[in-house]
Amino acid sequence: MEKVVLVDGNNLLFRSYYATAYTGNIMRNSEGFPTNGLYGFVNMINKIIAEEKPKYMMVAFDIGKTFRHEKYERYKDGRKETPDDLKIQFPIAKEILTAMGIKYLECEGYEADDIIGTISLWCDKDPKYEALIVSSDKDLLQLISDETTVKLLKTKDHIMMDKNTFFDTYGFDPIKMIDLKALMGDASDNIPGVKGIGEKGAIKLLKEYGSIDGIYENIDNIKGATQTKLIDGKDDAYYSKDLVTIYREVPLNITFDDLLYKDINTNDLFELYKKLDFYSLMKKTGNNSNIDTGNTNSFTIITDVDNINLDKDVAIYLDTTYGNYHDSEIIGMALYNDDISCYIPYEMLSNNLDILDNKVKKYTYDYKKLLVLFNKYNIKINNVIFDTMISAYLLNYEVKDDICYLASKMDIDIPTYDKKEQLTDQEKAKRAILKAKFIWTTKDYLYDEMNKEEVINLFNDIEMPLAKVLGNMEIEGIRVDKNILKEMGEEIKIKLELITKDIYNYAGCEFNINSPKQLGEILFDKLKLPYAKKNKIGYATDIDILKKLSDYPIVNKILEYRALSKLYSTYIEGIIAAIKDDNKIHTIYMQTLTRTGRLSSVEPNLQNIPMRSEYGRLIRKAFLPENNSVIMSADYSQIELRVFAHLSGVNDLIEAFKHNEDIHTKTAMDIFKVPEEGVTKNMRRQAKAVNFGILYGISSYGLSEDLGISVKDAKDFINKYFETYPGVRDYMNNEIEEAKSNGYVKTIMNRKRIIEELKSSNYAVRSMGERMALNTPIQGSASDILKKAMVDISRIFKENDIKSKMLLQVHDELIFNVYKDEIDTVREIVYNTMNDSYKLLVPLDVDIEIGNNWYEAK
DNA sequence: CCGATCACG
DNA sequence: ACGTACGTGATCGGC
Repeated sequence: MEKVVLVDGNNLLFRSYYATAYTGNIMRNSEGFPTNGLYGFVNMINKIIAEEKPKYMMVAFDIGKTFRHEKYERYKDGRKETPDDLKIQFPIAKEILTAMGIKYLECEGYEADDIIGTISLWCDKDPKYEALIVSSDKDLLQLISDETTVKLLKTKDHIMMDKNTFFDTYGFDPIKMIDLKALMGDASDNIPGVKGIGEKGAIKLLKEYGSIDGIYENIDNIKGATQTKLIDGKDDAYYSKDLVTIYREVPLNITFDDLLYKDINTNDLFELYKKLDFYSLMKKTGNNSNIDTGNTNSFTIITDVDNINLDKDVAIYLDTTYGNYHDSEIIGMALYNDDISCYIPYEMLSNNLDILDNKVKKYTYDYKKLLVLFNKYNIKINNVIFDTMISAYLLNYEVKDDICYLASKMDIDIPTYDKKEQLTDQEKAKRAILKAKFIWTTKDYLYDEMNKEEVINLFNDIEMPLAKVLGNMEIEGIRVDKNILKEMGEEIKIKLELITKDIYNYAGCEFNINSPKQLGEILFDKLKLPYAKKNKIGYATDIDILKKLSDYPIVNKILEYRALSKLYSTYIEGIIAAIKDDNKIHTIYMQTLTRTGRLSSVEPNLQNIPMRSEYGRLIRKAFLPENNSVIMSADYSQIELRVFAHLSGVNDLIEAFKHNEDIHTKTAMDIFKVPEEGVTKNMRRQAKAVNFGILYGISSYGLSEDLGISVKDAKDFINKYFETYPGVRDYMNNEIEEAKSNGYVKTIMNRKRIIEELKSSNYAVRSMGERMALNTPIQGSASDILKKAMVDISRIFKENDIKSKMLLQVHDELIFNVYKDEIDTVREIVYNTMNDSYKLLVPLDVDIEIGNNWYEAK
């Protein structure tokens, strides 16, 4: 069968427009023409073609009035007017489609839905064709049949809905989508529906009675309020049904041949992209001979470094090979300011290692990477005062390693480098210079914004110095003994083999235990175990489900298998693979990634080395100090709860920390109103769970899952907690209210996180936003405090000529290599500096341990 | 290349 | 009626 892809053009353009429009900062080309809808639209179309490889393709648009609705005026009244900024993008979208060789259709008096419905009906009737409809509009699900599938677009991904998946989701046939929509209504589309009937209720009714007609035929059998609602809403139900029914006989004067997808028309498309400033897309047309790279006007490729006169502030872009930067090589370096526009190839640089070793102020993109590479090549640099990556991060831009990504977010296009491209040295230099120029031309704006947002101190005093501290930690690395890991690996391998045999015996057959799909089938289909729960793929086999089944020996073995195979592949093989020639691991800390201000660690992640299980924890024995040294670990005790006590100002909590009480026991005493001796293990466990819940932005469901109690009991428990500490409830309500009116939250050091989710009309999304608003100041402030301590410690080490080194950071703890003759000094510096990092209303508390490896230092 | 799973704070 | 705890990264299987 031939695939006919039918795209809801209106839907696609609307989605792309509103995906970016809420910022109020609509993307425009150099002439001021809005392009935000088009950009997403084109990318989506390209994605559809790449994924579906259609032989036939058609994009449908709405046009003019929709006369098939008799009560047209009433229908149209409640719908929002299309914004002018979006309206004018429609004709361009159509031009682009034509240039791409894609047929688009519009028909006076009909909606895009109707056109799609008509062609999908043709496919249903003609055995030669099958239809694939692309949209995010669930209304179109009514068109699903044996020959018609809907690719339902979600925010990040999509769901393929065919007849079977639809039935699995809703429990009735796709055509009944009409009845469902008609019952539940759709405020955004001005479909009234039956007042008081929501999706859940409507689905239940339809499963029982089959259709709206069926429901009203059996209206006497329906009881209570539902019956009343249905009787009152009968007119609305039938009117709505009329509105949501897609008309499938639009008079279209075409045949399937008209919908053939032709190859891209490069020239027209190239010109269109050029007019819209879509540089990245221009390249994909294969016609990149005359890309305008901007006015880098004249620049020099330096052949003699003595010709450079560096006496003014300068932007630096370091041109390197790709991949993990510990293994990267320097290709060259671009310098840019009002006077200089030059590129220094590596050969030139390597003979002049100190041209940047001076007082001139320097501006970079990814200062930490530059430090790591300059260290490797012995290139000296001084006085880097500004890093674009960090600045943009503090201003809530999404930042990636590639500078072009930020440039495009700031509406500045830099041609991106494609590995397949063969570039001349001239062109390579030119592009590097454009990047340096980007750093140069945006720095003042970013400074202004940081001043406006009051994050300039965070930038100057914490994040910029921290970049250097982190760079040094990455360069230093941590020693890891390969042989210890290998020995442990052998032991695990043997255990795994035995367990595998046991599992096959219990199962009565061999299968891939690592495949959740196969495992689910064995457990729930073949062995018919209870608690079968479906997810998208098949059955859920996660730890919570398996724990409920731990009475079954096979499940126990599977739990053991999971734990061991995780250890083996991630922590034995993974860590061994990351050990470099110096027998050390050099992680990379991502300083501009998390939304709360925490760091993250990659290649490998050294922030999730096993700890909670005794066996997994043995991995830490392979992490060693240098000769004549020990590993020292310093961690903050309960820092997030202390931060919470500070932020909320709740007196009971503040007093508890001031008197250094066990916070969970104290909470249990207060909630259960018992003296300290009366607190049972279980009471403390529950109090601890609630305290964690508070940090996460508590929800009764979350707590119930954690404690294994009912949602209602969890709710009662939370209420009891709030009655005990009414200040906590007041604080939370106030935080949420303020976050909603501001649209963001802040940490104690003024780190700001914008939370779009707070504005969502979707309850689940909004609730998530509220929890983020509660959690971010806590997690983020704790992170601020440790970051400041790191900067301070590193400064004091330097002032005192300490040889010992800070090695790792794990969110609330620091790991050091400490020379034996420095143990006392270092212990004191670290303890004091961490304790004094920031003055809260409660004291901080630091635990310090030392050992001959990371395992012992705990 | 994404979802499921599981490691950490 | 909603569909869930906050923040991360690596590995695997399966498309």
